[in-house]
Amino acid sequence: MASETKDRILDVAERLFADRGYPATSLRDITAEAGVNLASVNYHFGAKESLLAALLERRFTPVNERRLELLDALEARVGAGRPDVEDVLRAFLAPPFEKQQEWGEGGRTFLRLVGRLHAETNDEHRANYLRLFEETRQRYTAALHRALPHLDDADVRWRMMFLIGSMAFA
Amino acid sequence: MASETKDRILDVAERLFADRGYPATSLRDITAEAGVNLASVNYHFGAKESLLAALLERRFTPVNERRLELLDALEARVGAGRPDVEDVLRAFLAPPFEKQQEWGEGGRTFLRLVGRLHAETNDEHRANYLRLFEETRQRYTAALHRALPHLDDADVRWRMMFLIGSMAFA
DNA sequence: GTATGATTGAAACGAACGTTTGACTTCCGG
DNA sequence: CCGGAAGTCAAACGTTCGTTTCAATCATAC
Repeated sequence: MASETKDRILDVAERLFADRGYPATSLRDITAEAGVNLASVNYHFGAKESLLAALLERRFTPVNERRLELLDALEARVGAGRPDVEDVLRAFLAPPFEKQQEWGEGGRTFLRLVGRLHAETNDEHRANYLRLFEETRQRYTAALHRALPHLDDADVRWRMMFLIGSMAFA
Repeated sequence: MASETKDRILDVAERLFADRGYPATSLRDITAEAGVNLASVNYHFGAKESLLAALLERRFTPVNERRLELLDALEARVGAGRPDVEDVLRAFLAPPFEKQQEWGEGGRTFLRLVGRLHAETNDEHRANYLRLFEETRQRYTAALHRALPHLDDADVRWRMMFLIGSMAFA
């Protein structure tokens, strides 16, 4: 169906969250600017936090699909051999920028939002936020392990986190 | 005098703002954890935003004093000659890390807070926030101008902003 | 056309927020 | 001692928040 109201809320919320931050943006700000009723947010999304989750999912799902696609291609290419670290990183970092370009203004807004969330998210929120990366994180952690077999688990995880952080900063 | 209450509020607020962010931290959170009365924040600081300002001033004043001190020494050393860019940058970037080490845990908390504010601050708040850097920014912008005479005003200002941003990220 | 489910609308809810108030302590110079 | 400033305290203020409610409207299938 792709409700007109639903998309307008997502677009406006994405922009306002990126501009003012999540806690500083009220549902009344969003609905007023989107020209929809206040209650429609809770009707379509359930709660403010679910709106944020839906918003992230809309953008991250295609990004992560592309990431897995590139990793599949890379692994098919190297077979049982050891993949090049740089190739793994490229496969991980390229998709957000591909999609940003494809999405135009909304893409830039989204990346700004991700950078902001990466700095301002609480530990509680971070859990739900990382849920979106479950499969991608596992696959890439394994790939990094194969590329850098001399590193232990904690080290690889740490470097993954740093990777995501750098992406968010840029 | 250095009121016990005042310092307890500053310390706890610094930590909570760094952990949860400014808008997500209530005065009730702060006063409860500091073991002081709710009204004491408004009594000692006037308002929540003034508490943030006082908190930043407490740390940034010595940092910026040290920055100017190092710049004075550098300019005295080169006289009328052209200063080395790297020396200017070092004089600007070193003091926060000096002070962080000197301050211990509180210093690390403070740097985390700065990084967070740099990402989440609104345009309105940023004006008051940059007020703390008035003199420092002017002096260093002038010094960068002398070090890199081929750059125009906008370029130097942009690089200064990037510099502060990088410091906040690390 | 009419019944039925999906969506919108205006209004209100309780909770949490920053701030203010005024009475009560604490402290100290005269 | 005492008087007044400085500080603390519990309570309340008005506002804004996310959320809920329920009637009104819309769309669609019969």
